[in-house]
Amino acid sequence: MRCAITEFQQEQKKRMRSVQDAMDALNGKWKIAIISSICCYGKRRFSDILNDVEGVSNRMLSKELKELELNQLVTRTVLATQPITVEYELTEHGNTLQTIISELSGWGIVHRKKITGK
Amino acid sequence: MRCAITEFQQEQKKRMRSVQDAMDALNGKWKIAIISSICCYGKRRFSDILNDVEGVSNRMLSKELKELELNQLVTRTVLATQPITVEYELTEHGNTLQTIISELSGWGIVHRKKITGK
DNA sequence: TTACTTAGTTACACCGATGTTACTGTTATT
DNA sequence: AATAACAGTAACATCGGTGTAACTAAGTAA
Repeated sequence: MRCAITEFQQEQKKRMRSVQDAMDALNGKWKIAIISSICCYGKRRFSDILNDVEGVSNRMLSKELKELELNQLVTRTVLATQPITVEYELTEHGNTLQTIISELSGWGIVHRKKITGK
Repeated sequence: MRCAITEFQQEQKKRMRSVQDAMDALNGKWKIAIISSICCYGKRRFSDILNDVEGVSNRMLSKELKELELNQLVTRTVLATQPITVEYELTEHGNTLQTIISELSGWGIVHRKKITGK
């Protein structure tokens, strides 16, 4: 019986770890907004995202995009325009986030109603 | 056409807000682990959760539980035992998080494989 | 009488995430 | 010659989330 409990707790730990992995990838004040911006347009330039995501600074945008790239959620492509422009696009893996984001959005709406009544 | 874009952007903003509402409710280093602990056992006492959630301090546990209670995700019941014990339980609303958490866990597993290869 | 348990609270410190401002380098425009 | 656009980078300040340690209060056991 003790063995069963331990096994159960280990399953639990794995679950926790994987949830944490997901949350880590999404962590950062602007990540989800950035992903949504790119997602909506397919491809999106740095300055476009800067406009889309209300309140973000170029510093933070640059930082968050780098992290998203590290996590293989977006790709970065430099275009030989003048002046140079940079296009960001969701990877296939990044696109799988859409389900999660939709679920979060749906739950968020219900939650807001619960809490504020609106 | 300009009108259409504005409408679209407003939809986008609403989506962002509701995702943020959801994230806010889940934010905090220990919240998901705490929810999982309570969820697994149905009801769970303060000191039990303290043991379940590896690394959490009583200060943080108390704080996070308060926030979860404010967000109507858990209920707090004082039992007239000696010494007093306190039982925490997920609300119906709190239980609706299970879907989200499962999705996050599932995505996290895939994501970890992508990044680390394991 | 002292120590222990439960469920917290209080005071203090720290660090990392974020914000602000200014700057780079290249090219085109005025 | 000076300015603007693009995609950032660098230096500095700040603030909130988190950690640590000690403490409370009531009752029980040694």
